[in-house]
Amino acid sequence: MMTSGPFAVEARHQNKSARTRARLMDAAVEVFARDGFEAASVNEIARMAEVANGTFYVHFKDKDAIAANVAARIATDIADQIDRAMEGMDDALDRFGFATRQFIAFASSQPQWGWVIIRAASFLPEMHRQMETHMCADLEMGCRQGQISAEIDAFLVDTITSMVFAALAARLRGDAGPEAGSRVTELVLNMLNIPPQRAHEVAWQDITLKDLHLPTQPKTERLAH
Amino acid sequence: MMTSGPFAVEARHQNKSARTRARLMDAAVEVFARDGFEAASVNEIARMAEVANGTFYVHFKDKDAIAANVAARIATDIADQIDRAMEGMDDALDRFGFATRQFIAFASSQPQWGWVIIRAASFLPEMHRQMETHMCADLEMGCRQGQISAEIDAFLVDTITSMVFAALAARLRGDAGPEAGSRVTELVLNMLNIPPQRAHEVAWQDITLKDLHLPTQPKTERLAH
DNA sequence: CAAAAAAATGGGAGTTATCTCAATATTTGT
DNA sequence: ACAAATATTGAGATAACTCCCATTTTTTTG
Repeated sequence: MMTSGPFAVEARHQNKSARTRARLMDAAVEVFARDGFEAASVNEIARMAEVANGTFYVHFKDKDAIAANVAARIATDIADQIDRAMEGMDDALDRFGFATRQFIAFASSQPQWGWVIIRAASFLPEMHRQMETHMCADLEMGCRQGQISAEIDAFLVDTITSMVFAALAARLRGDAGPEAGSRVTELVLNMLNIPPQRAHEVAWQDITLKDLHLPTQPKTERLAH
Repeated sequence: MMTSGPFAVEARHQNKSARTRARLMDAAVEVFARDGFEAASVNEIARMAEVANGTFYVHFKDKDAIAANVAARIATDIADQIDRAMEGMDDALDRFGFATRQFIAFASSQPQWGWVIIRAASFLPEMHRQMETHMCADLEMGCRQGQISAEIDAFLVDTITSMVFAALAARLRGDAGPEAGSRVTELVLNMLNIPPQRAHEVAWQDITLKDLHLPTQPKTERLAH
């Protein structure tokens, strides 16, 4: 008996090549989350995916290739879904608060994805930057709307990102409860000199966190060899 | 010709064992800073220290042992010196601002130490925690002095630490200039709802950054073999 | 200065990794 | 059902690493 990860479930009805590739990606998530990118080995990923080690190289050039692939998939998956969930929202601060809270809620409900995101921060700076750019949009909208007086530059965006990531890490370690998203949102808004009352309202208002799509299916039987 | 690191210079007049140990620690700093803790190998450290690989094991049990040693030395060295430099200061916010700015200035003037600190954040959480505890003292003093109204808890301290570390990382990468310390200080104080005017004053006031003691001496001749 | 103590050496056994490739198994198209 | 196309396999060449330890070199001491 073995569990199928999200990628494998998604590829269920594609051809064998795609299915094996997906198994490898799920295994990679598991290993990266557990051991970190540097400590992870191709051998271990193949073992976890229950394929021969040579099979790995049919699908990916090396560890970096699969890491980049996995990280990109996770990042765009989450970003797209958050974007879609916010489609109606106009207020920049509401958007920022929603995105932050939804991001932390989702990444901590899928701890393996969450850990990959945290670990990717140092190993795959591109992913980090992608999330920054994404967040930038709402903050700059806040400037145009006159709600944010601070100037949004790279340093500020970097600081905010590191706060959000720190909150996610605390949540994943178990050091913070489900309120982590709201707390960090309020702190960021305070930092930007939003009136405390408004910051508190944005950060703690009831929102319906969407159940982000993650096509996990329970189990799949499989005979050993 | 080879350069002697800070530890080697400090151990200059001790016995051979201590000197070799110090060489290994300097080499370890160099390798950890360049490659990260996980990617670093005992072989590479020994090679960098110009000693046989077996010599390493005379002085340290394994890579983790030297890493813990180096990190502890760096952390206490910096913390002690900042403490000493602040001996006269009474105002909690001034103390916080000074410590933060001095920390970033020093760690970025010694980039190898700076990188070790950054990388140690994930590999040696103890070091991270040590710095948090240290900072806590000033923040709680700020509460008692009535300057900080927010409640200081683990989540808040963790957030502040991650902001300071992010600023240091940006400085080390070259993405931020010498103003990084002041900027992050002001952001933290804003986050704590200190009146913006006061926050700005604390963060940007002229201070004489002490030249923290780092007994680096330029070079030492040495014949090959 | 010679003997004893301390430190350093480097070869080697054992482990784990990466990546390739000829052989084998599976899937697909007709 | 059969051949061609695709995909998987696992042994093996190569390399790097960890840690040990018998030997050699250096330092200390009487």
